[in-house]
Amino acid sequence: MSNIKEIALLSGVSKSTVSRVISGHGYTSQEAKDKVLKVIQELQYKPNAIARAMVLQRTHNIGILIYRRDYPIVSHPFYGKIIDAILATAARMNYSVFVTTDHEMSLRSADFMMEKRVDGLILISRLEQNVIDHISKFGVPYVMVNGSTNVDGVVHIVNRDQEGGREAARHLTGLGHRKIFMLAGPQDHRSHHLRLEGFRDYMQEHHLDISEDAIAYPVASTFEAGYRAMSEHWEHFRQGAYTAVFGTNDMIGLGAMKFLHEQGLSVPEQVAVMGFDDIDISSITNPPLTTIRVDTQQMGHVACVMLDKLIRENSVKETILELKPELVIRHSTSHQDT
Amino acid sequence: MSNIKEIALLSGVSKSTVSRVISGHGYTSQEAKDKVLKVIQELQYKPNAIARAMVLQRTHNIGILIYRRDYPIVSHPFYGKIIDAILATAARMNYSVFVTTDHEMSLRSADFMMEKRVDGLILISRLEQNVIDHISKFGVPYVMVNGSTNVDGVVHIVNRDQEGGREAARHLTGLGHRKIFMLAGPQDHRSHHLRLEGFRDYMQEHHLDISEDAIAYPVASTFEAGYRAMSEHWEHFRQGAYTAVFGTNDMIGLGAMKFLHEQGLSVPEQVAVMGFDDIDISSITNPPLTTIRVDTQQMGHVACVMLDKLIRENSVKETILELKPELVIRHSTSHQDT
DNA sequence: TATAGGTATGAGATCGTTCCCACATCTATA
DNA sequence: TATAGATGTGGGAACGATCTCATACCTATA
Repeated sequence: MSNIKEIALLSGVSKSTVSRVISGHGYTSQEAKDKVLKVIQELQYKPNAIARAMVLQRTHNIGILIYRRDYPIVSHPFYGKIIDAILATAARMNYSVFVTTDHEMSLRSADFMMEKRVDGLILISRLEQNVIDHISKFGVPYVMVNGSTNVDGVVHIVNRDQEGGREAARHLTGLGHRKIFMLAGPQDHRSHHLRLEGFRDYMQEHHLDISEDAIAYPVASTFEAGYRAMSEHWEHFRQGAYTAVFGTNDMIGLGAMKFLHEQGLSVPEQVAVMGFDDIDISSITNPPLTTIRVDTQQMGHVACVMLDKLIRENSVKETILELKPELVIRHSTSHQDT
Repeated sequence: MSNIKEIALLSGVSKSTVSRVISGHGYTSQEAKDKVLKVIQELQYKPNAIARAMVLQRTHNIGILIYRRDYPIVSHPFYGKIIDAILATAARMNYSVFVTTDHEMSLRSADFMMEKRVDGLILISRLEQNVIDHISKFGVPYVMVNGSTNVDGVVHIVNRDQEGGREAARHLTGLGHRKIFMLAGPQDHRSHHLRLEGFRDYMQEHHLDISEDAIAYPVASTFEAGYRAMSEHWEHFRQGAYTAVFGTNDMIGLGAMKFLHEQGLSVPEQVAVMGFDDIDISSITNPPLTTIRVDTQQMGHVACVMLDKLIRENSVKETILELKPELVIRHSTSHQDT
């Protein structure tokens, strides 16, 4: 593959001039420009980003770091969307993106990103605190999406999960439901915790108490866990005891819905079901799932914009960015057609 | 961030010695090793992969290139799985992966990858021929997953789609179905084309003719397209005219199933429905979808292994690698429980 | 005792850019 | 006519590794 020296030779100028033509900095005569550009075109010359990174101390590469035990991450119905949004915005900003999903060895892949000298990192979902501490030590700019940490000054992009929880409660109670069963995903995960909290707060404020019996805690935020938790609490749930189920994410809700179906209960006629996230599947299930939409598109986009700001200006005005959730009413809570 | 020169200074040896300690090449005294390693530990030194790439002419980075108009790619239920598998294997082989999904400008992102001097590329799904030609010109090793090209000698990883199509026909006819309606996705896409072909071949060999009336061609390989194609051919389909539907992928099949449901037909009692791919959703729909599983895990894995071979040995024995599809029987074609 | 080969080390070229600096030429103004 | 500033160009030092080469010492063998 050709280099700047070769271009210089063939166009009869110095490599300094070639560099100036390419970058557009400094003075160059039209004549020189023409010659150089012509040779570049002929040789299909592609500037070596490695060499450029070397001297500029800037790679124009960023890394996405995620860690999930329970699910391959890229194809994850929720996190995959965020990644997609990041890739789209990053491309538009001329960043290339390393995607690192790491099932056992987050520290190692963080180190890897450091060796590759990424300009910045986007940390998605909850990462163990020691990973975050580790990364902080190197001084690389980073932003967190849908995660949590006790390091302060860190840029966070999150959904207003508490508000979403309240919204869900408002919707269900608005339909007349009084006895609502809750499937609250892993409580060490910020989102699930806040969604439950918001939901309960709303209920309490309206004097609609939820007993501890009415809450099950699936071990994971998956379809299977939702299904299982529903089945394990089936006796508390008995037909008629509750008229609605709220899952702190869609997968859990869908798992529950599946179990209810198998028990011969019709959704929404006998039991209404609601989820949270609005993943793609939720609009095509039978019945389609009412849910609270999280703006994953915006999450990824804002994460990129913020990271870029951090990289270039080394500081940022707002440190916590909260996105507005949106109620999406579908057939699983309503008798009308969607 | 510290460099090899600093390490050398602090441990009282030359940078040559430090380099030898790190790489393990050449002779070094135990004493020197100890000193250097200690300093490296103290400073949390991370070798600069950029500088290393510079001299070695090898980045240990690879790129994934995909192009899809109709769907964000990473969160795609089928392609996302392949990407996940690639990331897992690549990490194990110490490659970092650039993921480039490109909706409008494949040529530009291919150029980008060339500038970043990736060691190799994995091209997923169909890419336009001019993109492939463009990439070939640069002489970077690349492999194709689930795509097609007329350049020969290119390493291809594909599913035996024709065989899968036959398998589907065998399954449905084995259940006694004689009148089968087909939803055949975009025929310019290799997989959809071959799946249809395999299915028809089997039918013909068994003297079960399929008239052109029995085939609809959804405009895309999506849920919506499947739903629409089914609805548009509803009059040909009339209740009783067909006892089964075969979609050339799961999304199309699920879209069709949704429409059938809405028309009041029960699956599988009145109409059996079958798809192809075995995406995650298919196991949790109501009813779960019978399908032909494509080994996406293996696809991604093999793609990495092959690319690595190409990178290191610049040649490879087999150029076409075909994976075996597997029939997955679920409730949508059977009266028994799954 | 001379010499071959193993062990250990450092100097310095190299990879392909960017960018600073020196220098040359041209034009406008005092 | 002298000089300041704009325009244009090339030389060469970075950036941070790797790797070849020269050199030196030590040990074993003829």
